This record gives sequence, C-alpha cells and structure tokens, in this order.
Amino acid sequence: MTDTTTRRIAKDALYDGFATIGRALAAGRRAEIVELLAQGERSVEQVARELDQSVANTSHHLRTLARAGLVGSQRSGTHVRYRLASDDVLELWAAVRRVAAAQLEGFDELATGYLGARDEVEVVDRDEVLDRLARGEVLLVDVRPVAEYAAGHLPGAISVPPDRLELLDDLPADRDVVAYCRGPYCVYADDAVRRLHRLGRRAMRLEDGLPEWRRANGPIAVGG
Amino acid sequence: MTDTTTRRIAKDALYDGFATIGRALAAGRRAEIVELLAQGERSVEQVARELDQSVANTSHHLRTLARAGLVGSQRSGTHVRYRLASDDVLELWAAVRRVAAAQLEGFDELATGYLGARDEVEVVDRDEVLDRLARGEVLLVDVRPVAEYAAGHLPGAISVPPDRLELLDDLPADRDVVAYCRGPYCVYADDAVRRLHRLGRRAMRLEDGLPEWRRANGPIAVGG
DNA sequence: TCGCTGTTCAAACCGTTGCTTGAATGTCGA
DNA sequence: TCGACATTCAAGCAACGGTTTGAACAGCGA
Repeated sequence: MTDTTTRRIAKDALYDGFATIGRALAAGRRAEIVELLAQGERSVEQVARELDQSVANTSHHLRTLARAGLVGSQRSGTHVRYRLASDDVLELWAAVRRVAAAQLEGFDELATGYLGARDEVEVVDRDEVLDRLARGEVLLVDVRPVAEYAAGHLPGAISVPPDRLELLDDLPADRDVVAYCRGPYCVYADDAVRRLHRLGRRAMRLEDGLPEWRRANGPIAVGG
Repeated sequence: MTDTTTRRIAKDALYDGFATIGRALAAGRRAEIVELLAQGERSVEQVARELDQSVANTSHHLRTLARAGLVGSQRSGTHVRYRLASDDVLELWAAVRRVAAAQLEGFDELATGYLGARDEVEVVDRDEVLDRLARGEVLLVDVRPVAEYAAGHLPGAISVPPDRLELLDDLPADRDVVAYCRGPYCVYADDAVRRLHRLGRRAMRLEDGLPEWRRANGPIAVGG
C-alpha cells in the first residue's frame, strides 16, 4: 500500500470522527434533547416526558449523544442525571440554529408552524433590556417552569410558569413587559406576549433565553 | 386532534429542520468537502479529485449540502463553482471541530493517525505570530498549493507548495520559521515543520489556517 | 449542427439508524 | 433479602443514506 493511500485512509477516519459530531445532531429528537439539556441537567425520565418519547428510546438517544461526547451523565441514587458536556456544545448548538435560520430552505415555515407568526412579537436584545431595566421602564417576566426559575433567573424577573399564564392578567400595569424563556425557539415567551397584547398591553420578548444570557455572562439570581 | 399534539408535531418538524443541518455534516466525505470549500470555491471535479471520490458521488454530496443550505453554487461557463454559503457555516464547522477535539472519545488517536505525533510540533497563535513578525524574528511559510497562495496569503509569507517541500532546504537560516496551511487539521504545515526539524532548524506551526486567519480579520496579501 | 466535457440524474445494493416491544440490570428502602 | 422503581439492553422492523454504475443533460467550440 502506498504512503498516500494510508494517508487517505487516516484522513477519512479523522473526518468520520468529525462526522460523528454531526451525526449526533442529525436526528430531530436528539436536537430537542440538546436544547432541553441546555436548560440544565435532567433524568432520563424527565427528558422522555418532555419529548413525548418512550423512556427506552430516550435512553438510546442519550447514549448516542454521550458516545459523541456531547452529553455526560452522573448517577445520583436511583436516577441518572444527564447534562451537556461543556459550553462548547452550547456554542455548537447555537451555531446550528444560526445556520438553519439563515440558510435552510423552508425554515421560516417550520418556525412559524411551531411558534406562530412572529412579526407581531417585538424582540429586544440583551443590552436594551439591561438598559431599560436600569431605568425601571420594564417588568421582566420569566415564562418557564418554576423549577427552572428557581435554578436561576434574570434579577428582578417575576415567575409566570407556562401553565399559569393567567397570572399575567394581574401584573402591575405601569410598565411594559419583557418576557423570556428557554431560548429563541421556545414558545412560552411568545404565548405570554400574545396574551398581554390581547389585554391591550405593550409587551415584547427577549431575544435570548436563559442559557444564552448566562453564556454571555449576564447577571443571574438564584432561588425563589 | 388536541392542541398540544399539533404543537408537538410542529415542534418535531422544527427540530427535524435543525437536524438537517446536523445530517449534512454527518458524513465524513461531506465534512471534508466543507473543510475544502472553506479554502475557497471549487468545481465538482476539483472537489472529487481532492477527496479521491467519484464525480457522481461528490456531486451527490454537494447537492445534500446545498439542500441543507451549507453551500451555494454558481455556473461559470461549463463549470459549476461551489462555495460555502456564508461565514456562519465556517463558524459552525469550527464549532464541530472544537467539540470533537475536546469531547470525542478516541479523537486524539484519529488525529495522530493522520497528522502524526503532534507534541513534537510547537504551535503559536495569531497574536504571537503578529508580534514576532513585527519584530522581524520569524520567517512565514505558506504551505498550500500555489493557486491558494495566489488567492490570498499572510503578508510576507513565502510560498512553499506541499509537493515542493525541498524548497524549505534553501530558506535563509537567520530566523525561525512559522508554517501555516489550510487549518488546524491540515498536514502540510506539520510536514514542513518536521522537515525543518530534521535540518536542525527551529520551526513551528501557526495554530490557524488561512480561513481562520481571514475570519479573525488578520491582514491578507493577494497575488504573487 | 455535431461532438466534447463537466455535471447531474436514476436505479440498485447494502449497511446504518430510529423506534417499538419485552426483558434484564442495578439501586434504594423496607 | 425482597420488592419497587429508574434505567439500560437486545431483537426486530421499516426507513434512510452512502456509494457505485450507467445513462442523461447542459454549455461550449468547431
């Protein structure tokens, strides 16, 4: 065998290695898992419930992700807690989302199908929110399950869990509302903003979710 | 059908969309194509030759990448020139490499298999090279095919194509040598550094390749 | 128009993978 | 030690995807 063919084989093997990272993200259910674990660690059963998948299948997917090095796990008593392996994975996932949003044919239809028409939902970015918060112009609303709120939220944010959106109706009416949730493709904040609009209030969503906020070293408050 | 199931379906569809980006990178040959196109545009035939693949198969892969929005194409006479769709794709690819290098089990063996033992090859980063260049301490060597050198290279770099490494033997001996090529997983620079070592010279490789350098807004010279 | 070249298409083969089902493993509390 | 519960394993099916082969389809130059 010539030297160039052995190099060829080694090169193919190396790039097959890179490809296992791609393959790990090549299934929709696994993509959902990554997005979910970006929120914090979960047990297999928690993941399965949130994805509407069988526990066996979920475990299988988690193993695939673990083999590719994207997630790690840790036994804690009878449960096994899974989490993203590192912040690199978070950035990889953000890069995937960015490319999909910018380049993927038909992506807008998919996003609208899940999130609803988004042109009616005003978006504000990190800096603007910090700015207007400091001036006391806005009310921050965290639209995620209480457990996630407790694990960390934006300072001053009020918890309005997605299954209790009626709490929005009693919010003090003196300020505009900025809602945020898990990330740019999380429905909760959109639902909240639309409900507030129907009440005749001014409301918008934060561009980022909590993981992006944390990743950008935004201030975080913990607890109840 | 209940409202939550329609949402479930729409969510799955959205994440299947994200997954098509992952699927595009889920084959080793396509990963090689992305890395190659990061160097600049190529025709199908050029890509096929560099990958040692049939033209038909290469065309097939390029179509897959195009469907996912990662590459674009443009007819120019009898050729079709393919290129990466945007800088987002470059960053996505960089994120994949980073995760693989940091997290993927067995990656080091794969890398060593292709590139050889790397602990003997000293690495310098962008800032240090700029620094030492400014002080006239180093000789820069561009170890890529002449066409790529002509399309853009680091200012002051001498072209030493990978198939003419013997040119290294006549380099002025008054300075250390820094070699670079296509990227962190490109063999050319390593080959050059090893050859210089055998000549008893001090040599190292630049951490980045030209695409990363350009992406970081490093200075570029054209022609020559 | 014809032939040449670069590119794409279509079909077929075969290995891989996502999901389901049912059983096995492992850990904790009684 | 036993039973309950969370997780993993194994087998099987249907669908998908990478590669090969051979043919079809442009543009271009004569």
